[in-house]
Amino acid sequence: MANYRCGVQVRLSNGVEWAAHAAILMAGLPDRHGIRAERLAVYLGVPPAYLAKQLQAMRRAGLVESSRGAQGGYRLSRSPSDISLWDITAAIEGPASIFRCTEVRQNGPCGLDARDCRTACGIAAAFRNAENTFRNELASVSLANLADQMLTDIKPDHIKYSLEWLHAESLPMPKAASEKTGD
Amino acid sequence: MANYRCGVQVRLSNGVEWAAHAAILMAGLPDRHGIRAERLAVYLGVPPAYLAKQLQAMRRAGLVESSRGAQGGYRLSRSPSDISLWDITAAIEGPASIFRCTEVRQNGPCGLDARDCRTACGIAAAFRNAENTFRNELASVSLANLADQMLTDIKPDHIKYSLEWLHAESLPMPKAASEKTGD
DNA sequence: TCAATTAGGATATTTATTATCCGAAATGAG
DNA sequence: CTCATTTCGGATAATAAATATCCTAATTGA
Repeated sequence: MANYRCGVQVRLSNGVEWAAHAAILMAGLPDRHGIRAERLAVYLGVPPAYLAKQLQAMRRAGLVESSRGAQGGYRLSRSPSDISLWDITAAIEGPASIFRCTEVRQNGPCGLDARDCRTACGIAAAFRNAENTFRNELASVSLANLADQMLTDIKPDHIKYSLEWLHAESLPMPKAASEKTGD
Repeated sequence: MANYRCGVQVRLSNGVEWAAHAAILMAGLPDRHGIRAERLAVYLGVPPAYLAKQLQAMRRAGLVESSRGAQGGYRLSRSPSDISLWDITAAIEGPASIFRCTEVRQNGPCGLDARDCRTACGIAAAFRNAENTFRNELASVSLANLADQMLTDIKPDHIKYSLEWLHAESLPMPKAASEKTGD
């Protein structure tokens, strides 16, 4: 009892996890092949309409390319070794930082004048620092790294089964809508 | 136009910022002196009832001591150099990690068996890693560091004014309720 | 021309955060 | 002892954000 929780939770949205898994799957497709959004959702067991949101966010960030219409689908727009976990996170979560300084030091009877608050207060600076290390750590992990690790972690026959499923769903994508510039 | 935002925001609650500011203020009180919660809220210009929540969370985490009743109040329970920004963050936000793995790899037609998921998947491991660096960075900043920096950043006459305000509000706290063990 | 598929937004639902309030317990002072 | 004061702990309301679904339009290959 007394299981009170005044403490607040801070989490990333699941969208980041889903987007990362989807990106790793696309890294496993044959060269220049894509896959339908709905098929990715089935493979991952997540709501199709919501995964589509994450795919659109990744497309706006330039991580994936899409083709509409029959035979349309998604594929990575860069090599898996050129896409980091930070790229995915930033695409889904946006550029906002974890800590938001509300300039408390300007409040109250002893509040500072805004002119004296050009430089960040120590608290904000420390959090900015910590966030940079967080970001750099994620930036050092690529989709290629993650795919490699997955191949060593999972049993060979399961890998074979999964790749067969994926490749059977893959679609040739000679050109992508996001790539075309009116030529 | 087209200022859509499908991207999601991730932030810490303001409680962390307020708690940190409150803790720095308490570090500026005379030795063995405390201050009423309501006075802290006035100084910081934040809602008293909500700051009280953060103070209670810090008390449960052992960072501050409180005394009830007339002449009651809060004071730090350790030296400012022994309390880190991570201590504050953990006290307010709780132990939950930023990234939450929902074991997507166990979903769908090619889902792994739970028995094969003893070790964390690469994505979860990478986030755990990044969070560790984030935490360590915050752990390296103490209240004493922050207070020192504040003293160098702020103009001397403003420091004087603020300390006078604080010291006028300070209360002697020979013993703290959280400290007493029934002796 | 038609069927299939993504794009973009509207919108509902659920969850988390922010904020306030009140009774109970504790304490120092008179 | 009694009383005014103040924190404690929880209940609960209000606001904001994340999660999820659906629909119409645009695009494309067959």
